[in-house]
Amino acid sequence: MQRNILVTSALPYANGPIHLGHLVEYIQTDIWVRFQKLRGNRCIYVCADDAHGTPIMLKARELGITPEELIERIGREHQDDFAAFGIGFDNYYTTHSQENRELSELIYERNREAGHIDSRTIKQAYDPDEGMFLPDRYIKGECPRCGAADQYGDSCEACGATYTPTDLINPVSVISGATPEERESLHYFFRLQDFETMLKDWARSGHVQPEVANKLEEWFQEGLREWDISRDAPYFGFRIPGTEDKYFYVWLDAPIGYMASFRNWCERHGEDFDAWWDADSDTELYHFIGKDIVYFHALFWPAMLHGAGFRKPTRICAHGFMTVDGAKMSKSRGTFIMAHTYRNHLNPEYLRYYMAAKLGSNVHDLDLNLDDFTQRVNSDLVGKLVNIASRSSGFITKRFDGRLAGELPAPEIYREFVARGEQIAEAYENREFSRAVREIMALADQANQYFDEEQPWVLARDESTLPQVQAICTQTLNLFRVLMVYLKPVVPGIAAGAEAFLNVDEQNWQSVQAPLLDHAINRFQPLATRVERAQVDAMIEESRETLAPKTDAPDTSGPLADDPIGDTVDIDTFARVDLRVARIREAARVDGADKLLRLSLDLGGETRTVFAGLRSAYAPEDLQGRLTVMVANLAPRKMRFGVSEGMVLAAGPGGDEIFILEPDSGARPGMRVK
RNA sequence: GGCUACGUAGCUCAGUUGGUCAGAGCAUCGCACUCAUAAUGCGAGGGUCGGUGGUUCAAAUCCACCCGUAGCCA
Repeated sequence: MQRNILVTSALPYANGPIHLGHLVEYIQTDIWVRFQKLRGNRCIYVCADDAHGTPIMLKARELGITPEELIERIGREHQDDFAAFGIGFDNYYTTHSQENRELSELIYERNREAGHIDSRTIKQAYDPDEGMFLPDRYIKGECPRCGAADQYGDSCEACGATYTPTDLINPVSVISGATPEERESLHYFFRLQDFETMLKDWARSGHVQPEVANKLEEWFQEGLREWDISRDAPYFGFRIPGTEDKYFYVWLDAPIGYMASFRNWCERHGEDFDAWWDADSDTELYHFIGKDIVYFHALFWPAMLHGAGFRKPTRICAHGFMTVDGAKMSKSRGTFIMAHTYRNHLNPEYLRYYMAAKLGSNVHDLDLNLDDFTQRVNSDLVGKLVNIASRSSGFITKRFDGRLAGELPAPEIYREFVARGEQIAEAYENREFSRAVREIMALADQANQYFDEEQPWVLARDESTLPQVQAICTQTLNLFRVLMVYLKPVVPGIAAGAEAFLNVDEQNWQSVQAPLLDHAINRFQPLATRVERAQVDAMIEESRETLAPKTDAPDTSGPLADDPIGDTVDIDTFARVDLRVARIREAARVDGADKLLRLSLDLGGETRTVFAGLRSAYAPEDLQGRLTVMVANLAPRKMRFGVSEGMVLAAGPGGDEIFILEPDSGARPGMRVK
C-alpha cells in the first residue's frame, strides 16, 4: 500500500550561509526521502528559510537593507547550496509568507479560545538609546558569581552560572553600549503545562528516539512551564492579532513554517491540505531536526498542534552535530567549512556517501575525519563499486558490440542480490544508513569476488570460450545495476550516470526484480574519480583564508564591529597596569570548572597561581613551558577554587577561539611589557 | 553544577535480551592477478572493549564511583 509521507528538515536561519554542519541534516533527510520515493511511496519534502527575529532585524540594519531584502538574498544562497548537494525539496519557502501568517494566527487563536494563552506583565531589560527590549544574548556584563568580564545576560561561560540579565554587574547593551534599564511589558504565554498528560503519552509511544524520550522524561519531572511567545516592537515577524505592538516570537512561527510551506505546495499542486493535517489524518509526518532543538519540536510543537486541533508528528528524528577530525568545527583551523567552499573543491556526492556510511538512527555526533573521508570514498565508491562496471564493461563494448548476453550464468547469485534488498530497505526505512551502506558494500565485494573467480580476461584469449566472457560480464553488470539502485538514495548523481551507461530508464526499487538481458549498453565513462588529499587540503586552506579572523581592513561583521575600540586613556593610566612576561610552569584542569585552567606562572623569582578561562581552547600540556604576558599588579581575586593572583592576556571571542599572547623569542620571565 | 549520551584494534565504526562478542572496513605487511580510475582477490599481524571496584557459574554487555568528550538546562 502506498504511504503518504510529509517530511521536513529544520529551517535554516536566514542570516548566514549553509555549512557542513547544516548539511548533515539535509543530506540525512534527503536520503530518506529519496528512498521512500524509490520504494513507490508518496513522499513530500518541504522546508523554508527561517526569516524572523531580532538577529535578522539587526543584521539587515547593519547592512543598510530591509529585512525583506536580506532574507531574499540569503534564501537564494541557501537554495543554490542545497541544489548543489542534491537536496531534492518538493518545496522550499520562507516563514515570512502570507500562508505562514494565516496559519500562525489560526493556531494562536484556536489555542487562545481553548484557554491555553495567558498574558501578564513582566520586567525586562530595555535599551533606552535604541528604544527596544533586549534579548538576553544582547546584554553583556560581569558575571555575578565569578566576576568574569564580558559575559552574556543568561549565563557565564567562565564559571557556568546561570542568571538573569538584571543580575549582571555593569551590564551594557551589545547594540548601543547603553546601560539597560528595567521596564515592564505585557507578554503572552503558551500554557505548555496544559498538555502534560497528552505529551507524556505521546512521548512514550514511540514517536521519538529512546535517548530523546529520556531527555523528555527529565523535563517532565522538572515540570512543564508556560512559554513566552511574544516579543515587543521593533521586531521582524508577525504581529499578534488583537495587539498594537506585540509580535510572535520567531520560534512560534518557525515550525508552523513547515505547514505553510506545505500549504503553498498544495495550492500549486491541487492537493488537499486538510487531509494531511486534520487531527485524524492517516498520513505520516516526519520531522528531521538537530538534537539542540528537541525541546521545541517534541514539546511545544505537538502541544500547539494539539491545542489547535491539528494532527501531531508521527516521528521526530533527531541527529547529532558534525565534528571535523574529532573536534568542533573551527574557523581558525579551517574546519568550519561552508557548503560553497566544499563544492569548490570536492564532489558533493562524496560527502553524501561519507555521511550515509556513518549515520544511524541515534543522536550521536558525526565525525568528518578528512583522511578517513579520502580513503573511504576512494576505496568504496571508486575501488569497489564503480570498478565493477569499469572492469567488466570493456569486454562487452569491445568484443560484443555493447550487447549483453541473453541469460545469466549464475542466476542464484543475482537472486541473492535481489533478496538482500529487503534487509537494505529495512535499514533505510529505520534510518540505519550506515547499516545499509555496509550491506551494499559487502555485496560489492561479492561481485568483485565473482569476477575474479571467473577470470574472464583469461577466457577472452580463446575464441571458443568467448561466449562465457559475455555471460560473465553480463552477470557482473547486472549485479552492478542492482547495487546502484540500492545506493541511489545516497548518490543520486552517480546513479544517474550509471543509468545512462546501462542505457536504462530511471530505475526504482522494483526495477531490479528482472535482470537486464540481451540489451545494448553505452560505452563506460568514469562515474566517479578518486579524491586526492591535496583537494581536501585546498578546501581547508580556503576555509581558513575566508573565515579566519582578519587583520586587515575593518569588516562590517569582524571583531571591530562586534566590539568597538574603547574610550581613549592617557599614558599614565596605561602605565598603572604592570604587565610582565611569565613562563607557564604548570597548567592543570580544575575539578568542577568547565572553563578554567589553573596556571603556575614563573615571574623570574616569584610564582603566581592564576585561574584562566582557557580550557575550551587549550590542553594543559600545550601550555606548559610557554611564555606569555600577565597582569602582575591585578588585585587578587578569591574564586571557588582558590585565589587567582593575576590575569593572563589573551584575544578572541571565547570557545575554541582564544589565543594567548606570547612574546618574541629572547624575552625572559619577569621582564616588564610597556 | 544537574541531566542526556558517548569512550571497542593506527583510523572510522558494528557488537538485539550478559554465555563462539573480541568483529568489519580502511591503513600496514606478505602473496596472487593484470580485466579495471595502482583498482581486485587470498592471507597475516594488531585490542587486558576509558579506569577502578562490584553483581554473576559467566560482562565489552548489568550496578557504583572516577576520568575524558559532546550537547541540553526552556
